[in-house]
Amino acid sequence: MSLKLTNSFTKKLETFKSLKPGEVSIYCCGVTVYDLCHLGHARSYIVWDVLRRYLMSQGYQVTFIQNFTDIDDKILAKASKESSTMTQVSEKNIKEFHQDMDTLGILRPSRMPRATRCLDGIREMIQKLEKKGAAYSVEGDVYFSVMRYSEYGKLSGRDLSEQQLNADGRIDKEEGARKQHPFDFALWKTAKDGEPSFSSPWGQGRPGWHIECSAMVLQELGETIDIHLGGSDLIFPHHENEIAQSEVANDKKLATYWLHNGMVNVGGQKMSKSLGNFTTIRALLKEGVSPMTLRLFILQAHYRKPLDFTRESIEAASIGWQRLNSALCLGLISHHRLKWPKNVSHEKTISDLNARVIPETLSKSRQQFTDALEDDLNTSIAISILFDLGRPLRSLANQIERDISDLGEEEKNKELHLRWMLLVSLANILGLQPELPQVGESDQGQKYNEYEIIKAIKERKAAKLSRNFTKADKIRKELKDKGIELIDKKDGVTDWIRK
RNA sequence: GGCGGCAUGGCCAAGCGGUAAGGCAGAGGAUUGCAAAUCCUUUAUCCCCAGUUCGAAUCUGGGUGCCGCCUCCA
Repeated sequence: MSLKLTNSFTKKLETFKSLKPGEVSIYCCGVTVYDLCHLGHARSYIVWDVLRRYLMSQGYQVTFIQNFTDIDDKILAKASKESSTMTQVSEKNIKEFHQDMDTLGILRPSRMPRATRCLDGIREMIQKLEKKGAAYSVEGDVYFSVMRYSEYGKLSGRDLSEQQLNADGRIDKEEGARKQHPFDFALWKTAKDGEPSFSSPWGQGRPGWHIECSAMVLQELGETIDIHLGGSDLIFPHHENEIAQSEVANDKKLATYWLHNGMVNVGGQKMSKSLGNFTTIRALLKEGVSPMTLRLFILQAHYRKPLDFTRESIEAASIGWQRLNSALCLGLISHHRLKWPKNVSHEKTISDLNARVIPETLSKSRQQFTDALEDDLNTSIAISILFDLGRPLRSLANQIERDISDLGEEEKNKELHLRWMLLVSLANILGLQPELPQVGESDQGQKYNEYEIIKAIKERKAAKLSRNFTKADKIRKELKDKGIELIDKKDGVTDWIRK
């Protein structure tokens, strides 16, 4: 295989080669746990989930570390607002985070370190930096001295001498006075009255934001890792500072590849908490947008480009997903009818497929799919191949629906089965899992119960038989108004589905 | 002011020098009492100008517009 990735460090498309054969170490910047995640977070973690799934599909042993920043001004602010504690706020939001990510089908990281649990490593690294003369303390604060690191700015392409003129009044004056250089950043902050704090050689305080990632990478993965991930908004200063800290402390390159995802935009502007233009994952799911719709929406764009969020584009993704999903569900719903082996599990389907010889047309699709992902994760192309693969399957699903008995020759049926297995297998690399339709199943706490629906369907059938279509349509309409859609099948049976 | 990115049909979005993927929407047709679903067919010369080239959406130069980062941020 030859996976090519755009390395933000070199700004070039590079062929991926791991440090250790067959193993990949990945660190991904996680969230500050002070609130629910929004669509922007979803994009980041969905995209990196695909990278991980792809590497796994190629047989790599992937160690994926993602942190939780569980100490921060915003968490403290939230705690004070809710009259709770920092720990309560972060614990709650960690739980919420897991719930959202699990729903979106994002694989759990191998380990998820938290800032408050890595204090030893953090303190050690700061001390190391002090010893090397790259850090200095002022009244209980400790700062990293950017002038002591000649390569500072190499990730973001910033030149210290040109930048310092343009602080533009954005730097806190008090802090600015303590710093030797405007770009120096806090490694350790002295505690303010009443704030949670931790002991250190510099007094009670807490770590600066950037240092936790450096300490965690070292602790969890070592001095140099294969891939470092994050949103493009983290390039400066966060990742720049991480590089400075780690590389000065360890005298080793921090990461071979740096990958950054583009932002989710709203009306051309970045979705963010501070602008207030965000939509949480939770809110979208609550509205009935399916998790896989969100995945499809996000993966239809290239991960490095900005992606505009609109109701229309979510709606388009939703309909697209329904169609793709009907192909994905075919073997789960109709295996009996098609005389296909019963699907035991996704894993089984995928391993079964790998053991088979597949026809040339299908292996070509598989190759195109892989080529697309290897070309800097071109999920957009990958998805177009899924749609192509799914087309004949949807057609078949429709034939079954209409009970057209002729299923064609055995050869053809065999090809369709393999096609379906391939579709399931490739979709799985994008994390797109079939969502079985909830036909006829009552959800929790429905206002209109199943008995009434069935009764109405019977009435409508009687009306249809007596050719009283006005009445039949009236019943359809009444049910529709209550969110129940009727689907007439060829054999005279009427299915229903809650919308 | 510095650094970086983007501009493709009604909308979203691929494309990385060889004559415009895919999704949604629209149109026509098949099927259908209606509805839904499905199938087939169909819709662009790529922000502007100049250049390089046999050939450019793709490269170069110059515009115009939009965005990100430089403060917390996926």
